[in-house]
Amino acid sequence: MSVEFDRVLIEPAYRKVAAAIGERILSRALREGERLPPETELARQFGVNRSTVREALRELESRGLLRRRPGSKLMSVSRPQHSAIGQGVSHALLLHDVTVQHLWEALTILEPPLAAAAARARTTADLEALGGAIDACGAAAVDTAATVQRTAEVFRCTARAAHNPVLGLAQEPLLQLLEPSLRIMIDRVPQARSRIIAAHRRLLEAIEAQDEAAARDWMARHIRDFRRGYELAGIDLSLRLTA
Amino acid sequence: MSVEFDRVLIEPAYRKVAAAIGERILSRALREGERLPPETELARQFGVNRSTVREALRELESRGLLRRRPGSKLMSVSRPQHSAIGQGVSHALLLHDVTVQHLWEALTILEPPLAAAAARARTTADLEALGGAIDACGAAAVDTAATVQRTAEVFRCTARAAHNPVLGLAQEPLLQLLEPSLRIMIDRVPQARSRIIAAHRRLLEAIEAQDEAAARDWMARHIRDFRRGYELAGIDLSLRLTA
DNA sequence: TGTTGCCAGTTTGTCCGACAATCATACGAT
DNA sequence: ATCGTATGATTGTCGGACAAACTGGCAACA
Repeated sequence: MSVEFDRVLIEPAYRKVAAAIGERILSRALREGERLPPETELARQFGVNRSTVREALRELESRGLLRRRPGSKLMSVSRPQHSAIGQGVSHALLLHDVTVQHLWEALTILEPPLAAAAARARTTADLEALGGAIDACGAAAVDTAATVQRTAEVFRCTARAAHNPVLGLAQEPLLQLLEPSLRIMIDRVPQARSRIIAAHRRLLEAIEAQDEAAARDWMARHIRDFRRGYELAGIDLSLRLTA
Repeated sequence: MSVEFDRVLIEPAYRKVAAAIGERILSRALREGERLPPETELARQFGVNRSTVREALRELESRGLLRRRPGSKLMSVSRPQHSAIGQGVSHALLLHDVTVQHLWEALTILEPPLAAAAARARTTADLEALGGAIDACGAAAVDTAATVQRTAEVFRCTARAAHNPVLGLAQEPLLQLLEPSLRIMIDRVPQARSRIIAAHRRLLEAIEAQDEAAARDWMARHIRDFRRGYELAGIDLSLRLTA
């Protein structure tokens, strides 16, 4: 009866070029750090105009697959940085009407097991980095922006100690979303600062002792504390997050 | 002594244009679905060449902030689709040497609480969608690719039932990474298919009954089963994932 | 009435050619 | 050894061009 055809897909050349280069990077035929030929050469190889190549490069650049190393004109292959990926995801979440409640729930689920994994897998180098981050956070004193930044850094160090890039990358957008509201909270709730530092220290102790249960527990308390802070600060948890 | 200067940053025009439009979208000054002016008009407004505008558009397009609705030439504002974001993240993870073990660990952490949240927050509509996805998975019969696709869809429905976009988006890259290796596993381990279906049914029952503990538990078993399947299939868990 | 064909205007995809600014390199001067 | 300069390569940006695809309207036609 009803003869149905699929939409015939016409892919513009710039997307085909981007796909071709991207495929080479994903398959590791182009290795990290390797430099791409100049645009004119790429245009010659693909048989398209330089403008078309440039559009393709912009796409790969924004996916983090290519970047220009400082002080070099040629593009080089790179593995996407956590911060860039996290920014993409957090922007997406902002547009999907994420609330403080959503974010907090995700942190509650993700962070305690992540702390436990860190306690299990940490090396002494990880320990040192984490200790440094915690000290830096304490040293931020009254500078709220710095405190928040460095608290996020403590979480990042914890994830690094867990040696699981999946968890580390899953966490990144949460940290980026957390920052603005956390700044407000700390400004309004003076005691929050010291509670955060205290939680960090306990966490470090547990991770150092490779005590998974304790690490999980202190991280859980830490996250619960965030929620209490939000409530004390009078922040509506069902409010949409903003950039 | 050592006078240090920060690197002076020169931003090319195409990135400034992209940032300007992106900022408008993020701040919701441009609402979803709204159509962007034509490229020539944008070029006029920004005072740059159309080629420059196009490079900026490619960047926003690949971030999922803009897209062309089928059968329309003008770009329109869109919220990034989960699949697109997930693809970006999973590509990043592939380049960061993620192993099956890493992926499985992340699933172990994320999925059971997500199932519990679904049991708590599900509506009857969610239930219906989940039931449909599970039936579809069962109906895939011997078609491995379809089975895997539809298993992922069951997870997506579960996340949707949890009504937390953060969790849904965090899960997406994991599902995309899972597919290739899961296909291999199911092909090698015949009994895996029926175990998966059985787990789905138990999960649905628990979510329907709003039994959080049971939902968490069955999901945990489901994920554990994956691991057993990998071991039976002789897949080395410390092997790097590939596209 | 509803389909088809045609026309003009708009917009994108792609191309070409051009040029200033920046970077790498080598070479020569101090 | 440091500096200045010349040279060539490469990017960022520009202007203009044109075919293809889509839009909307209007006329022809069954």
